[in-house]
Amino acid sequence: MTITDVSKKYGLTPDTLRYYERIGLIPPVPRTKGGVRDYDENSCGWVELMKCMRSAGVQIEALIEYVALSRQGDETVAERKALLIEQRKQMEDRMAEMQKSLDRLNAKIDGYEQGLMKRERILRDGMEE
Amino acid sequence: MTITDVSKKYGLTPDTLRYYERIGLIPPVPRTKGGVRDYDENSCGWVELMKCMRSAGVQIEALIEYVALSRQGDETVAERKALLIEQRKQMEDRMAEMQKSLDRLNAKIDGYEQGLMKRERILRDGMEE
DNA sequence: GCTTGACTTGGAGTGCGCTCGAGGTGATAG
DNA sequence: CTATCACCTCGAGCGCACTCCAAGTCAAGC
Repeated sequence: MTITDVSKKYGLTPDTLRYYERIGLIPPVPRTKGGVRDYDENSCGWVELMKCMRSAGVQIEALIEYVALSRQGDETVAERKALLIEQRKQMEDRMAEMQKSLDRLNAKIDGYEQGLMKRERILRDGMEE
Repeated sequence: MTITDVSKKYGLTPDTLRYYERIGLIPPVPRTKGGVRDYDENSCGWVELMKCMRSAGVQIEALIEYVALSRQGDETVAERKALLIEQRKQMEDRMAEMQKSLDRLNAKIDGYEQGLMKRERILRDGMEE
């Protein structure tokens, strides 16, 4: 698979794919004799994983570290697991935060639904709470 | 309340508070005769709302628009409500995405828990899936 | 009256995560 | 054989959301 194929498959630009490889967010991709990237299933798996983690807000730094550990082999299994658990915690925290914001947003929309925002005082001085 | 008080209250730096006001993310804050910001309850409400929405990933652009509409008065109520509903949709989408990523992360951690990652093949060629 | 210190502004600088451009190479079509 | 075209690298540039800095002002304490 060429870089263009992969970029279409996962919705990332070729530039982004090259960038990810350059910084070690994915391991080196196999090349043809001519030096052209030839993504195999393994490389695609890494791309997909990173797209998924990035879209959830996981910091690139943590992911680079994870890849580096993976490439070091067996003895880093425990470390990798700990890293994933730490990231899970952070992800859960972010989701809890978002849920609070969503509740808040829903309450605000309810306000509009019930016409509470029509009270003159609220509009005149811009008070929203 | 001074800008420092407010910054402590909400965990935003004074610079960020000034920045928010400058770009219209919050309406102009009342000033003392000397020109020093003197946050009232209303201003604090805006700060808190924006902190909440920003932390949930709502784009600054949308929030600036919301503030601008609010400052225009009654006739923008419907528009503001539509804006909030659109943002809610986007927030829900982001949360659904995150949930998928979290599920994926959990599956990966389970893999480590069950020692699946010890299979030589997986480690040798870096395959993670 | 003078010092101190928190505030003010406008503008420049920073870090992250891409994104683009220049200049070059290799494989296929005509 | 040449042209085209997708790929390559390296390095610079960009947009967002702050963050910092320089230079100035005001208000309270000595």
